[in-house]
Amino acid sequence: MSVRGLCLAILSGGDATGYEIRKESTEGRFSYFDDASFGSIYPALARLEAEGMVTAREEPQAGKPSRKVYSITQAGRDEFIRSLCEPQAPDTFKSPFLLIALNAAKLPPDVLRRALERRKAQVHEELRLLSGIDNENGCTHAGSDWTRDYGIACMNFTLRYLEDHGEALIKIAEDAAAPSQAAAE
Amino acid sequence: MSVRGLCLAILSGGDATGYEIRKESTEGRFSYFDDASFGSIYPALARLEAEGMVTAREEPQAGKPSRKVYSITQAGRDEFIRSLCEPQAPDTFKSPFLLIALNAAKLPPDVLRRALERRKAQVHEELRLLSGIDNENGCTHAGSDWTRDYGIACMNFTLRYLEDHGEALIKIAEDAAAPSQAAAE
DNA sequence: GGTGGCATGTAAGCAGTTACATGATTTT
DNA sequence: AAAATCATGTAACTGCTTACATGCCACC
Repeated sequence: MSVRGLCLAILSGGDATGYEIRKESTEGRFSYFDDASFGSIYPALARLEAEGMVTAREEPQAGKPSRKVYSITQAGRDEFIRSLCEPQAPDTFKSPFLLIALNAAKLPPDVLRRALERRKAQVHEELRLLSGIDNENGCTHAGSDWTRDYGIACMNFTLRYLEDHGEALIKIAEDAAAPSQAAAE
Repeated sequence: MSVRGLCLAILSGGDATGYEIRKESTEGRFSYFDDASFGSIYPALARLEAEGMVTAREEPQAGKPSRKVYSITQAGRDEFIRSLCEPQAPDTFKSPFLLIALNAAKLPPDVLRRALERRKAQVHEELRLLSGIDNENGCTHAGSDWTRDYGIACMNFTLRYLEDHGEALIKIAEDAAAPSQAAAE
């Protein structure tokens, strides 16, 4: 999904500024779909405005710099829905953690321990984020609930697996680091 | 993970050609870590050779174009292990499927059905791939086993969840498509 | 008085993809 | 006869990140 599509997806859920879109895409619930930085979001929004997919209104704020709040138009909504009906790219899971796990026998046990703790913390954080979704605003809808529950279920499973089998992974590194001991036993 | 790192990771598991590296990275077990196309792999390998991280030997083949088989050097191995010890980027999951699920109420039920079937098929395929790993060659090692088992466990959970809750997702779209009927009942 | 959050935007650079170029063999 | 697989490589293009530019406020 391109930054353009990401903006449309987020704006179809409500008005937002470029700043907010970036936050949603890197930290918020839309991090499931794509990350994006300022350098790509602002130009994308400007282009979407020129194409009539979104409208912008400037909101001056006391003390803070003025915000440019974008709203999706009907044309934008149509394009977004249409894009969802077309065949999508397959889901992808990219895991630096699993690369470390794959090479467990070649790495110091401490590296494994750190990687495991880091991954667990990451899953915890994602779980915390997902649990907080309905609290933010009252307008929970069915699709959002389903997606959240799916995410929570997967993350809980992952977390339990890491807790149950993490020690085995560390043991691989320990055994490899002390082969003479293991052979002597 | 860059293409450079990907090549090192794959070659640390055994010799390979650029063609094979691309296959492993897009279809094989290394698709967990990064995708890459020819246009990025061949230049990366050439650079790695110039840096002394890999060596290449040409193998003429009867009938087929000659293969350029790359082997990792000790310097390459060291660099790879060192890179794994440094803090890694967090794991990411990008899901066009979940974007469709999130917007279930705005989409035709058929789109939901297709997306669900497609996702299930994808998980099935990944499961098939993971199950076949130990068959390919005898040298299964502990890290590879752990990683494979982790992948299989997660995929099985995902598949069961989709089978158990998929109907609920389709119902969201159906209810939204026929609101008068739902209200009348 | 410094760090960090809010807020928008541009320009340079890079990593990667796509498309092209080539060519034999095997499969349909 | 066409399409797919094996196999390498280059060139153009694109989309995104990083760094820069600017500025005010709140908190520590």
